[in-house]
Amino acid sequence: MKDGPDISRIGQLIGDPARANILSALMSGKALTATELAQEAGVTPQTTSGHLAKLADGGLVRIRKQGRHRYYALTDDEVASVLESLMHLAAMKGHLRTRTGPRDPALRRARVCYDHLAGDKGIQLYDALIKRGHLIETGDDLSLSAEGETFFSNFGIELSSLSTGRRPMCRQCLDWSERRTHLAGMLGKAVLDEIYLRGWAKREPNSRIVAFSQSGEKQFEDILIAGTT
Amino acid sequence: MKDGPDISRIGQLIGDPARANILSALMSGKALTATELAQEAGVTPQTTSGHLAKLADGGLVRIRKQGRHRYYALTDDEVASVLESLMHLAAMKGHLRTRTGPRDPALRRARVCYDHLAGDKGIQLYDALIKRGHLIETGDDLSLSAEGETFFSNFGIELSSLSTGRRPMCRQCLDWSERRTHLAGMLGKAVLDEIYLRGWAKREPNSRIVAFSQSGEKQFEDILIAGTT
DNA sequence: TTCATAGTTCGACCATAGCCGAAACATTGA
DNA sequence: TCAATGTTTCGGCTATGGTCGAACTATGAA
Repeated sequence: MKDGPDISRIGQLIGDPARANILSALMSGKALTATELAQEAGVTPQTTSGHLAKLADGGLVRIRKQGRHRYYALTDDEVASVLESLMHLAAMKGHLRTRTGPRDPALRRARVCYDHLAGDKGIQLYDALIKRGHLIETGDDLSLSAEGETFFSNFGIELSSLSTGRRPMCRQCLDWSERRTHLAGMLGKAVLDEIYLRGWAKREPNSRIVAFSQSGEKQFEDILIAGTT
Repeated sequence: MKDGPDISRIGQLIGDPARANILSALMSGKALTATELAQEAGVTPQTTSGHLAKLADGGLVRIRKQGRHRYYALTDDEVASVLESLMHLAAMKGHLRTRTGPRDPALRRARVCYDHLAGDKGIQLYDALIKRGHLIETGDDLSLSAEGETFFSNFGIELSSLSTGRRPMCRQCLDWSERRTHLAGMLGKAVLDEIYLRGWAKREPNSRIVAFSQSGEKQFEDILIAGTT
């Protein structure tokens, strides 16, 4: 039998922050590509590739090839269930030290997640939109209300141009640094583009950090509070 | 909230083989001293001390002082339950690579566990005794049959002298390298003493390795097969 | 008090493995 | 076929952390 410390193999897999972030992202049940996971985990695609190989080797994730993408998902719901119980345990006992991910704290404040805004700022945005009733959560789906349409139109986003293609307009996306959802989808991308366009923030080169200027951050927050442009 | 990758903290704790062995040993529900855990994990007491501190810091084990000993146990049954599910998961997915413990392979063959024989040889002994009906398993308890008494008497063990004190005569003990039980308790100690006395094996200095001589190993196995001395 | 033993802390060594840059590989679309 | 993009492999750097020897502390026994 000899399954002695095989438990440590699993622990080791979960023990790395980058891999834990990957697994957390996959806890949504959705299958994600390696690149998306790389963004979410805060490491480069090469590194993610290695992590995913190890996770697959350990039987925690499974790969599904589809076109030129390779989608990764948790192997089955038993894996998800174990992760769930681990998270619960961590939440119970874990009021000791907050771990930082593999990258610096600026990433927690604001960063790109694929092509939309994540981190603290991303969550502020999402929460405000929900609170104002601009976005409606129905289960795991997300839809835009009439007020929301007005708001985004005034903000400078041409909604009609977003409805092309099969990518959904709004989508929830799990945030690893905060374990909350932020806004993804075409709309999420459009918002971030507009933020760049207005000069409120710019992308730090060679990094996922979104650096807000002082005035940009203020205007961003003003809009969230006012709920209107 | 920010319990982001706190899951990785737990994983990291479980991810080290020595700590996994410690946790496995504690899965019996019994509280064990640091020294006993060191023996079972295959590392020195200093190292074990550090591991236990980390496990306690992570909320996985709790300490109970009693006299000059400090007994360690799992914090609660939720921890045990999570470990249990992890073990199950590992058993399902884990037919890929067998991990070695922190020490060399000779430890797997034969070693002292506290004061009795563990490792491959310890399991051979235990299995043979059960198979011959010399030992009777009743649930988690272990008792000696009439044939067993004869067998051990002939082997040179004075059973009457073992029944003193509050230490049980026979006890099951979990073996980390094989994840099986071997014989502990006063009887376990007596057997190992007799093995030394007969010159079948001797204790490697500064190590837990029990080194059998070639003829000693043969005689040991002969006895197991014959079921009599 | 003095001794012995359980347990911890400290310091240094070393191996594992995460990380990224560069480049190779694969797959699709033109 | 070529070009573009997603993905993996390789090589080298670095840091985290597991390990042990030795010294220190604490507790109980003589």
